Amino acid sequence: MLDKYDFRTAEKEMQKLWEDKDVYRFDPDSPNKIYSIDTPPPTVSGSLHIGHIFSYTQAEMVARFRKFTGYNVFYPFGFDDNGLPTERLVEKEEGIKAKDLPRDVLYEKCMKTTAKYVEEFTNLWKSLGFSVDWNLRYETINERSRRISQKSFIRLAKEGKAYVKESPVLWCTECQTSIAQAELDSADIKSTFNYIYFMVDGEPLTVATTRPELLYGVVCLFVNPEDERYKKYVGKKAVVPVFNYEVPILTDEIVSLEKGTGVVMCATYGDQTDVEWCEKHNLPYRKVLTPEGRLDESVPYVAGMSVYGARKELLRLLEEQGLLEKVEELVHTVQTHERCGKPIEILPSRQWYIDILSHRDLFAEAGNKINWYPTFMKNRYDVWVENLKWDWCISRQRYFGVPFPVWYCKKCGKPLFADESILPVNPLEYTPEATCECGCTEFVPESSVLDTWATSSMTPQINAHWEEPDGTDISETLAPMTMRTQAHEIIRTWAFYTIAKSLYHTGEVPWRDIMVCGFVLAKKGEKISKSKGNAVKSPPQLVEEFGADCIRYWAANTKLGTDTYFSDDELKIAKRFLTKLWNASKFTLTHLNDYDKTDAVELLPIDKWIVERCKQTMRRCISLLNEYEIGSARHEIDDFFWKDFCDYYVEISKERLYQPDIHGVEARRSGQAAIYYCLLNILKMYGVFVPHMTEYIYQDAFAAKEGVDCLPRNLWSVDGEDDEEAIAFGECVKAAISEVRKFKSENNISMKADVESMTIVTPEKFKAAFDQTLGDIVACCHAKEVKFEIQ
RNA sequence: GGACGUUUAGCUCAGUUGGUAGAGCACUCGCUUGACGUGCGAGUGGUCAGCGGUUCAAGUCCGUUAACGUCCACCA
Repeated sequence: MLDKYDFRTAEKEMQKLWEDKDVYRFDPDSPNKIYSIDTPPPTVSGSLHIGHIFSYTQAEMVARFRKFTGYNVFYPFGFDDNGLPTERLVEKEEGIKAKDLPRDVLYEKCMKTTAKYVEEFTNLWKSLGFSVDWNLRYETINERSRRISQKSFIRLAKEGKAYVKESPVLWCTECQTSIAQAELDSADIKSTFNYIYFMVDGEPLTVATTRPELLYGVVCLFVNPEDERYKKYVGKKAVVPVFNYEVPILTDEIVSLEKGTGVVMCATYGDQTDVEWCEKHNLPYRKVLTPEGRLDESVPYVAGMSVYGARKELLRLLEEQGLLEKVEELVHTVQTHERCGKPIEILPSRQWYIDILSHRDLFAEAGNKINWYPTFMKNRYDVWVENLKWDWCISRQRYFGVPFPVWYCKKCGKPLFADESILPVNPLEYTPEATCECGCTEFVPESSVLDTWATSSMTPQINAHWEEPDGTDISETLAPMTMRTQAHEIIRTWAFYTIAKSLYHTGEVPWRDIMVCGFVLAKKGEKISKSKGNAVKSPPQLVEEFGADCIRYWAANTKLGTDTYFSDDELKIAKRFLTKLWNASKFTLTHLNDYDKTDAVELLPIDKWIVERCKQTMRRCISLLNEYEIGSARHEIDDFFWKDFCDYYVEISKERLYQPDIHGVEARRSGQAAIYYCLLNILKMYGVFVPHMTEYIYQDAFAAKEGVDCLPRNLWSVDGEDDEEAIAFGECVKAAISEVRKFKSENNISMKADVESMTIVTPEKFKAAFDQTLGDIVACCHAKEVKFEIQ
């Protein structure tokens, strides 16, 4: 018998129950249709906040819903622990620099740190009652992930889709590694637009630049071929100020007539345009910057200086030599590295790439083959594909990651790929026995590691144990996965890369649906972040204080894809709901002690109404959840439960349930059948959102009677169509009761007070049903007399 | 600069195929109703951002303007 509900003990008990019964285990041999979920392995970054709960909980509810409707749910959980984010976390936590440590020491530290956070994350998800099959857990640094990631690389390289090339690459001088376009951020910074003189035939030609420190890298000047002002200079030589060497003056259509003076200097490399120009016009490379972000030793006057120091010094020199016309202040946007926020540079270096630019059409087409929820999120994918400018640079000059399974011939430099049978392999610790085509038998290992996205983009294959040597491959049953869930910020990375890899390896898209969640903001336009100090209580604190069901109920109050805010008020609503569910269940169950569901009963019209409304709610709920509309589904149930079931039906049927002596045993039994059906199905439906309390009540009152040991195994079942007639009759009864309530309220009298007489206006077709409901109405309204008026 | 999204009650938001504007919170008034006062009942409150169009009929469709948000681009 239900008494008091203590979520702190009950939630733990229910979690243990599910675990003991192994309820969420994926059964590869089950005949049921598979519903497989590719859920994001969170970056083990140490900052766990309400946003994680929000998006992961929404996905979890979808998993639960599918489980409840009979699917064989494949719901794994991964952790993205390799790569730069982990290294940076360890550097920060321990106050060290990764490059100063021996690799094995760093590796140990990273493994230790990730293990700590993986445990913390896992505990949180468990405390929220996630229906994850923890047997399917993976980490992107584990052996299988490394093997699959390396295999992917080798195959792409052999097919010519991955290549190594010495060329300009986006470079972070802070993290000292190459990065990919997808890892770029941007920031508005204050700077100066500097107008400086290049001398042409002894006459000054003014060039405006924001980067005077790159003067020594200038390889030519460009003007627009249509620019009348400068036609006479084309083909001549200009003298680079301060450094006094000559460069040609060339033309290019993309030079703007309005910007600066219309003359632009091309330096190696100020930006993407410089790179394009150098390729197009076959210009030489002049080294100016080092990978550390300092001026190269070969640069006169400013060698060894930082970018900003050199800029200052060169402006001073220009000024001193009378070569600086003017300086304008400006704010402009610079590209930064998303992980550290430092402006990026473009430096030539030898890197591995995956060719994505030549298959843009393929990716755009793939976007159309996937169902996007909400649909407008596809736009972000399309825009990203359209704007791709660089092939995907996948090599990182870092340490804690999946190594490149490749060596280079010491003599001719030709790459030697590891045989798939020895994967995963660390080339630094393994000496290949092979002979290069050139006859050489000595090889130099690649020391870079793979971009962390190169591995996490393989999650569908990692989950499927893609061609794993131990024979556990389930790609046949799993590909394509049913659904991918993720937040919108990583569409350009995780979603895009996963699609690209899947197309390259299988020719198919990786999943059928993609569900894109929104963010939790601290307030309008402000992301939650530790640095801003606007983070609310930590997720574990919130669970401890309010309980998992309470937080989950809050997380379900949303339209898919839209951002939301967090507030205590919202949690209060959730808390109140749980109290209501508890009390309603408690009341209902007091009338079911002697109820046997195998007894055949003919439902009275009003009982039929509530049962039909319950079925209708379930049908609507299924249809909404099929579309990933969690919020609307919850509101649909709320509406039925709180209004129709509690406020109307319970009040209507109460008297009959309490007084079988007066109203008859049969009439009571009909009511019992209705409340049994409704409460059970209310629990089933709310089981998606608040699994703990619903299971607790189910265990107390239903498990034995139903002969099904727990709620997740008591599947939803609703046949047929809505019974419009039965529902319309209920609406008619509600209207009659509502009028009486209104009358009493307007006259400030108690609902318990008698009314002398009431008249029900009804269409003829409901007259008979009303006759059967008369006792209920009389009791509920405390009416002494009921008259009818047929419409 | 381009794209996408948002704009509905004081606040947070629902409004499916065009057919008389909805919920929760807040507010007002009332009710010790044999589960729940964390409740129940009844109310107050909206030119659906502006303008123009299509239609018998527009919150809903089309065009346009504005504000806000986001993504992308610009970065000489």
